[in-house]
Amino acid sequence: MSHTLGARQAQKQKTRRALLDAALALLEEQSLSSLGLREVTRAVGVAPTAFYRHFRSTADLGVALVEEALGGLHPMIRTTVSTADGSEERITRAVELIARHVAEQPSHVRFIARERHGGVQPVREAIRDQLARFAREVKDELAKDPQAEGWSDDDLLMLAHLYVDQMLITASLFLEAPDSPAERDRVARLATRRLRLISIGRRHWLE
Amino acid sequence: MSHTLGARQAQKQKTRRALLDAALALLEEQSLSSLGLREVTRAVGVAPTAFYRHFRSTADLGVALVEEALGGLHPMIRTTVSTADGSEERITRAVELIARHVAEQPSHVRFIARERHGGVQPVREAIRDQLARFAREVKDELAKDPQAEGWSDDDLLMLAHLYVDQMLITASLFLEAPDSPAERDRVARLATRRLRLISIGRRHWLE
DNA sequence: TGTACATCAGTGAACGCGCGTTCACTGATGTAC
DNA sequence: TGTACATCAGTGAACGCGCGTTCACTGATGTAC
Repeated sequence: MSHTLGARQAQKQKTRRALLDAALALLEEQSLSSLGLREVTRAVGVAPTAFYRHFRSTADLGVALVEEALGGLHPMIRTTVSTADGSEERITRAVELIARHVAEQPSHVRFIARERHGGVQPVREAIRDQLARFAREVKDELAKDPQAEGWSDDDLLMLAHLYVDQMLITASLFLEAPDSPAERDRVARLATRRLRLISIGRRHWLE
Repeated sequence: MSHTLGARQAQKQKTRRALLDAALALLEEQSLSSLGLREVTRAVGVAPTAFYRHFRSTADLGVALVEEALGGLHPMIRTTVSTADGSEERITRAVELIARHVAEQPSHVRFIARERHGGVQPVREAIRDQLARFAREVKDELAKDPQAEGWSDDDLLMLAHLYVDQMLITASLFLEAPDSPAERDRVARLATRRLRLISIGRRHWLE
């Protein structure tokens, strides 16, 4: 069975996981460019030098975190956009999905928002690439919609980027909202109206 | 004459300026949470301890930079939104204005984009407050427009925030664009279409 | 105008500390026969 | 199944270095008379 790792490989994976998790926790309160390798290993309880068995540098670890935080979201985004209901229900569902994701993975979301324009170039690039992939996927789904008739490829991609940016903005609004349900509801309704306005713009774009 | 500083005050202001400028330059390639006080004083050519005559910490300096970067933009934003032409020309003018501002003050823009979600809480708060002020001002101007008839205060503020966010997104797109005029033109046209779609949504919001 | 004293921006030495990286190592796990 | 050797994840000591902060200081500028 190829998926059965040897004991050595399994232990290595466990340490790697622990390093990634510890880093993510530390990044709640600082940015990657000030995260120290020794901080991370100290939090995990291994020697500083063990870090090098897994990552070349904290920047390298950051790129791995980008993949973790965004790599798995592609199917979710595709299905959210494609499910062809009325526009209004689709918006509600998208906002709920974002709210749930932020509640489940707050540190992932915070990390992406923070490092998207952060001080570490390779990480910025990794995030930019993932978001561009999202936008292309959203565009592909939008293109299937009858509403897309008459739209240029360029305009569809513009709209897709607009949606992707709104997703991120919404996610970071949820992040800042204190955990009172009332506040979260306020953010949800705000985000819904934003998306609604964009959808209205979309509907009348060709007029 | 109250505006004539003594020689001592004048010299102090000069050093303060030098510290702010040096910090801004260093922040081109890193984030505030990893900026060292000694780095800054070294760049200026004063003793590390001189730093404390001006700022309590690098976070404190960061808050001062927020004020510098955003504090002066309020009149500009007000007049841009209020000038009551056709929507299309207003959009073109706004995008041109953003492009010019990014070309003139790239490090200010980069700093704000980077620290808006950065690792230093007081700086994040200072930026959030300034952006909220922008949004309220944009809202006030939008409210004067005949198009605003029938709009709730809440919806106007939502639209204002949408515009403010787009300004920031546009600015950071210009920042990433290499200095080829062709690329800058591409970004300008993209930003224009985004704003146009939002304006179309605005026009049909009440239907 | 001149003198005596106060202020205070910037200095420079000193401190303890945590950093990233190197290196030779250990000992459990893996492999070949 | 047992043995001999290879691999390699994690260790621990050591390094030179820059960090933020303290402190008593200097000397030019400001102020009161």
